[in-house]
Amino acid sequence: MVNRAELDQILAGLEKTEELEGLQKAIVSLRRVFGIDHIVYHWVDSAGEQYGCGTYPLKWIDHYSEKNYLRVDPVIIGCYQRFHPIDWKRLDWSSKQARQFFADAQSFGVGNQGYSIPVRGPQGQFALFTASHNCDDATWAEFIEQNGRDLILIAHYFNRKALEFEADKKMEQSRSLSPREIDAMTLLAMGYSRPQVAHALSISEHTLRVYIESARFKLGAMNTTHAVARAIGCGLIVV
Amino acid sequence: MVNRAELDQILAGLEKTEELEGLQKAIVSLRRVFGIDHIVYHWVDSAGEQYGCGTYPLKWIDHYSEKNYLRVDPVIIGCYQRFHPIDWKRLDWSSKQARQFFADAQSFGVGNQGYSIPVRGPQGQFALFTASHNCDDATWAEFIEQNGRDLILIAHYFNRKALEFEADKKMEQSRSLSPREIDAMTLLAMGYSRPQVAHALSISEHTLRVYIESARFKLGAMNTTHAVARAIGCGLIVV
DNA sequence: TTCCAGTTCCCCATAAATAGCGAGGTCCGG
DNA sequence: CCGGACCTCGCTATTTATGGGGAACTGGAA
Repeated sequence: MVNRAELDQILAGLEKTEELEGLQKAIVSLRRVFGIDHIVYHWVDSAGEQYGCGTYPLKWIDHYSEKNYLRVDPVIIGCYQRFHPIDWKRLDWSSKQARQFFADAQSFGVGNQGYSIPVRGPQGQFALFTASHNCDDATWAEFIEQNGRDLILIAHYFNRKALEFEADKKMEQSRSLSPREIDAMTLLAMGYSRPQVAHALSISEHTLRVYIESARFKLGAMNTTHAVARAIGCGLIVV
Repeated sequence: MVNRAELDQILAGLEKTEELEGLQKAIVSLRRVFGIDHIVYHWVDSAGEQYGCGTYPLKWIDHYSEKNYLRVDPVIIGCYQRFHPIDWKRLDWSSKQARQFFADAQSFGVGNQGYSIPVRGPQGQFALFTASHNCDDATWAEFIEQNGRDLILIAHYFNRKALEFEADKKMEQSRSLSPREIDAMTLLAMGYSRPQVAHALSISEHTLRVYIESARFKLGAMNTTHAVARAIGCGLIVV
């Protein structure tokens, strides 16, 4: 059974920390409190940069990136399209690559059981909070039943902190577009051509061009496609 | 003080429900358990469709959409760029439009205090879970201090259920792109022109064109911009 | 009141993307 | 072993987007 007071204390400490190392420390403490083999938090930001902390063996992490397992790992693939936390057993391990990957992971000491919680940030950041352990199915099911809710909350707190650190790095973003520029970008993202967009907005094609160029300039984009991609990435328009 | 047993029972009921009405019922119960004026859950999916349930007066909801307040509401604007839950007091109410909006909301019986939790789905869905009440700052601060964590968890459960219903409606999506197609889309989203992408991938411009057209076809897109927008929206590429 | 950001309009030239045709290779699973 | 999905290359013509100039009206902020 988990010591709730200690858990609260760890979360409080996590909330107060000012450095990235605080995440790693919290993970080590959490592993002890929950009494499991591994806890990992890993995220990818809108620029494709990655950050991870956790208790997986360094050799496994190196091996993982070396083999480019990011494209094979059913945990990543499965969670990327999903919202709810998921037990590893419910993922798709049918392909040969996936089974080989799992066997490889086992040999590096990753648990045979796992529970991964996807978390998403406002700019398309994607993070995964994973608890992993070596035990039988029944024991693991009971562990998740007992602690699933806490793990969701912890994943949320981790992500909040990680995004806080990221925000420090890039504040220059988030310049907004004018209403007309948003209209234009939105319609372009919906697949309309310039003449169609101009007609839809009841303005001349030239005026539309001014908006597109203005938006491109504001977003620091090279062309329309880039501008739309950035607008979506920044949450300025809804796809 | 909140009755935890009752809260757990409501969440369990929410998890089991098979209909959208289950969300509305849960909200009514939650409002009673927490003893506050309003609870609202509102989401927008990747196609721009909206769904909402909650306890705001219908007249306010009509008034809101009639006045097109979605573009003015500081709660929406603020939460869309944020990850962590936020107290309405900490939002930006400096503009005249915002203050006018707030006054208007008050006149319709919306609470003067509020706490909104943004939640995001895998395909760019954005939801907001809001608790609102009429009381002084200190009382509200204590309420949030007491129940903030539970509210986060509840928001998570609501979103999980809402996405479940949405998934039923559109399973046809999520066809994947080939590795080369992903490379091409990714570089295009990064602002490279076709010649640049072709050079970066060390392939001929023609071959690149085949990928782009293939991706466009798979995504049902009208042009490159549309395809990139969809690829991002579907989480097939990372911006 | 002045000034700036936003909205709106026009022409012309060039660069880029799209559309049409076809063709040969690998690699995987039924 | 064969079909299908994937990767690779070529040609030409048309449509579309982008860039370079300039100009006027609006409304809210300093």
